[in-house]
Amino acid sequence: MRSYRQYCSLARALDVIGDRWTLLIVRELLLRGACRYTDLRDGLPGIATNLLADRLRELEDAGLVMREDAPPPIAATLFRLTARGEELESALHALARWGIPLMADDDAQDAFRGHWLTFPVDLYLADRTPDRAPITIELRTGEEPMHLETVDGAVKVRHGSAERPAAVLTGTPRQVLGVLTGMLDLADARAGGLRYDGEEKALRRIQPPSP
Amino acid sequence: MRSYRQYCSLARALDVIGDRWTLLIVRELLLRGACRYTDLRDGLPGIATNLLADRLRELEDAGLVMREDAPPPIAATLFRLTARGEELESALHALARWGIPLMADDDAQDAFRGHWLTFPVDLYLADRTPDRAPITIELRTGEEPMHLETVDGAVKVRHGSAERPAAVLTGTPRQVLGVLTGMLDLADARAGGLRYDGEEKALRRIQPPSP
DNA sequence: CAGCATCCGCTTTGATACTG
DNA sequence: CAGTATCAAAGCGGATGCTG
Repeated sequence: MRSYRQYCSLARALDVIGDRWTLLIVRELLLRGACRYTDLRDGLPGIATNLLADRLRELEDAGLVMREDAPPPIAATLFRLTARGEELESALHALARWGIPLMADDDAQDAFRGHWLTFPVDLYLADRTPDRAPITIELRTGEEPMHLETVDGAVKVRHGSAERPAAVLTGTPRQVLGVLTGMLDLADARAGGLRYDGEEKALRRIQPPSP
Repeated sequence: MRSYRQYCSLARALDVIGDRWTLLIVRELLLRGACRYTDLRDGLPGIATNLLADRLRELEDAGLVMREDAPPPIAATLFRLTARGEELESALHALARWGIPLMADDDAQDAFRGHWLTFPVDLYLADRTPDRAPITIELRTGEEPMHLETVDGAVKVRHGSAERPAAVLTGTPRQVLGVLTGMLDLADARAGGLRYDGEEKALRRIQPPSP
């Protein structure tokens, strides 16, 4: 990226991470840890492969990403965030939090990966009754199932099915996320095709307080 | 900007504010409040005027900026952040904080405006002895003078000269900021041409604790 | 198959000039 | 003051090809 040539800490930050796709690559590495090239490409639907290669080199030059060889059985290069790269976490969280309301508008064309739920869930949901026994909620949004877990007052996203879920939500990503965050009313979502099996109080337990 | 077409809150945020120059326009409006077009252009050295016009229209369409007519005596349009635009403050702070270490490398070519110091000062400096009488430090970095003020344990940037400054720093932006943040040693900075008039303890009072 | 590099058409940006 | 208009240069997207 061409530098802004301004002696300002925000402009300097954008000189490094302001390029198209750069912060989304950091997102993938933050959410999934060390990744192979092909894992990154899969987590970044729409990126041109030459751009991914370019950005990874730039991130390496800037000291945000390091490349390492995977342990012997696997013949692959792994890309991993450096400590300086991980320091971007709070900035990514702030941006992702700001973006949550933008998830309300639907766009069926948009790509989706289950681990992307991590931001809205971590940043927006909370266990309102942390003293009670923990619960899990299973989410089925098309590809592999995910589930939520209450941990110490927070709500976490995990891969795979839940063992004894208090509820199971099946529908489009927007329906499922909409119902979880309260952006979408459960009755409306059901009318739109969402399937909710289980107790409704499980949902209310983790929803943010209504404004 | 072309959308990333990903159902992810970070990607959605970047769809809105990921374009080149966009966040710097938000910076200007955050730091200076409502601005005229020409004020913005002055605070964004390097921007092409057609791009500024384009971005302002996009920001208006996205609901982050509103345009209003200044009160009668002045014949001018003012651009102001909406509430939704102001919600970007914490994201800007996080990015600007991440960028502070990047201010250590020098580049004499870079443009500078005094109010850009607000980020590093607000986010990095603090009054270590808030119970003592407040002090001011004057900064002269080329154009108009600025000064720092201790307020309730924080350090604030103000325009104009100080009345009875505990110290006056005169030098390049990087020298002055480097000495304030401790990135640059006072003796080294003096050797490089910085002029420091006043008590050194004023400096130590607001510097961050050394790591 | 993993990890790129090349080519090409299209879009965005930058620099400058001009206008109500 | 607050923009348009114009045009060259840079960046991006998509397809494809290459190499260990």
